[in-house]
Amino acid sequence: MPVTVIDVAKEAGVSRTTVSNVFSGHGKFSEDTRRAVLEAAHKLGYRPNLAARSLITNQSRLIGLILPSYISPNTLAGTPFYNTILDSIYMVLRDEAYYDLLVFSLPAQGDHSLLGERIDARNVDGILAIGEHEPDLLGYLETKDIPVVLIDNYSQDTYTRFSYVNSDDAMGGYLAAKHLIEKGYRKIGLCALDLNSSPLMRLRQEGYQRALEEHGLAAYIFAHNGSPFDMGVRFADQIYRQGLDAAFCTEDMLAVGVLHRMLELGVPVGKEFGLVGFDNVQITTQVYPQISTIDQQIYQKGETAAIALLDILKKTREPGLRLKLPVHLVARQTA
Amino acid sequence: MPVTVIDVAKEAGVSRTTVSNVFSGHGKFSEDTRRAVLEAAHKLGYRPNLAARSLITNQSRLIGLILPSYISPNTLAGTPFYNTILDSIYMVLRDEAYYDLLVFSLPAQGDHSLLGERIDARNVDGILAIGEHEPDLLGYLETKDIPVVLIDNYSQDTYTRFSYVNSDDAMGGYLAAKHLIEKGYRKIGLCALDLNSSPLMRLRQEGYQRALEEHGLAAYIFAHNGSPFDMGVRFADQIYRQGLDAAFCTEDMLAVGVLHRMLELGVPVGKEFGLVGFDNVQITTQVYPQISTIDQQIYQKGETAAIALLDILKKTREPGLRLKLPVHLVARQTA
DNA sequence: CTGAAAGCGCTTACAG
DNA sequence: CTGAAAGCGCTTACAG
Repeated sequence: MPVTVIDVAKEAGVSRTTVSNVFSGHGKFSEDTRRAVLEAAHKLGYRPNLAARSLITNQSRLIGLILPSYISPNTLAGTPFYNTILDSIYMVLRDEAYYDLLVFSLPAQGDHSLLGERIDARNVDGILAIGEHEPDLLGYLETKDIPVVLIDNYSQDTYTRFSYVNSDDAMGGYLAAKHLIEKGYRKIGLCALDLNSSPLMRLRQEGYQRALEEHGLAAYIFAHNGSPFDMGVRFADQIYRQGLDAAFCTEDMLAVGVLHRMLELGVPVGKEFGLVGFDNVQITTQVYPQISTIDQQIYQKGETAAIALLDILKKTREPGLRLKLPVHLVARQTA
Repeated sequence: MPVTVIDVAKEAGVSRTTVSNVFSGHGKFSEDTRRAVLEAAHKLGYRPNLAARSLITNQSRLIGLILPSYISPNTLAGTPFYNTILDSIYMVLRDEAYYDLLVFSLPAQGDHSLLGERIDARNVDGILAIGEHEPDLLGYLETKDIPVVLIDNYSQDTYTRFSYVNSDDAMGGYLAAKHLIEKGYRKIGLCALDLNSSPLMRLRQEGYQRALEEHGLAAYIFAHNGSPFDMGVRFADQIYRQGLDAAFCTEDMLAVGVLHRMLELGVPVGKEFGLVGFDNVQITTQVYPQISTIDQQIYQKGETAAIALLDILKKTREPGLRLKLPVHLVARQTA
């Protein structure tokens, strides 16, 4: 039998209303009463039951996290981007110390109404989502009136009520290509994954193309789906065969793959061959030579999103935010 | 107003007991009744409220995840080990499709009774914990009667009721050092973090020392606390100055740091200098040259732990498991 | 199979 | 400030 408000009330010699008031901070009570209640609670080892509270307040103090719909084994581990985002969200929540993170576990290719069910069933107070998602799911989310904050999602023209945190992806692509051009490279390939399905990757590509056009240079597109590092290795082979002198990769792990293969082929990356990635994940400074890349401040991105959600929850900020974080080039050893 | 069992019962023309029975699978009811209930539920958009259910069944269908107590910004992102573990846990839960993962958000240096409070408050059905934890917390966990499965924790002699999933760390250290010796290296340094606070690291060290002793070689210990990659870089400088010809790093990110710095110093790693890591995280195959390491099958480890917890929850397996996963050497380019 | 009833632990008006 | 009462949405005996 767990200790309940009734037990605490009895022990402290007050009503259970008072106990409830002390714990929630509502209503009025004297300092003496407060102390007596807290003491009794401590003595008995009282722990408020959040499920019971949730039932009546209709709040769960839970933030639901939705990972990209195409998540599969190895997505988390294979793309350091997610780790950093998770890290930042965890830190913000930790300091807020009142919302726990709920990671929905949903069957692989299940229909997306399942997620909707779980969101309702768990009664989460807000949603944090990363990446692109099925229109079904987003449409459903729109009918609920909990705040939704999306990271790296480009549906902002469709859903006005959601909040969006994005980076200036087009600018990033532009800066990357421009940097390579300024370094003297002329045959600059683009390496990308999911170019058809990801608006974000498309924007990075557009930036690249704009820079090339400004300088009258031809574009070389290498696009395919697959795991980032492995595809980077494969793209490198193609780039090498075609005699290009530089590559812009729309995500860092692709660049790590390209670098790996180029070194294996004996190509002096950073001299004869220029390479720029995108994201600025930690590994870019850990490989040798260090990879030049577009810093999109991943940690701040997650932080910004989590703080935005918390603010909306606290009603200190209106929903429907459109936040676009700046990017900048970090020139290191590969270009 | 949410749709409740009462509404569904009315719509389906049955009692709410029957509705409840259909959803929980308990009790008896005809196929026709079942269909009628499900149809009514679907029509009204009924979603069972888990908080209400939890209140009465005393089950939450929530698995609590406890990260290492020393977690800080960058721990997740800085140590790819966690990503893979998380990935595997997520996958197991996803296929089970009924337990969600709860990540507690706890204030930085808060006293650990807080975690206990949250565990009670959320009423999690089971706990998955990674790494070492304060005796306070473990002692508290022992008083609860929910299953606890620990990964990479060496308190198995103190707590009989917990289940443990570990790797053969001592063997790993032994295999790593032995491999370097067989390759002809003689002055083999050990690079480690947290040697004082982590039994796991100590075991890896012991294995290393045993191998050296067997061959009458001297040990060189480099131990310090800090972020793995950065410390690897610093250790490399010391190793270089002292003229050692090989290093065994008790975790891969340390080896990545050593490799990075050695390449910078122009040392041909894999020839004049031998290097072996521990963990077999993905990055060891992504850097160039690829790092030889001890594979501890991280993914399987997380999977094993999650499955064990689920089995104990389902009562198909007794708690108090002691699982020790094998390790093996993966020889690549650095030794 | 069904229905009325009790109760999980909590909060919220409301009358004092 | 306090206490009695109602109720959140659900499940679980229990008598039919």
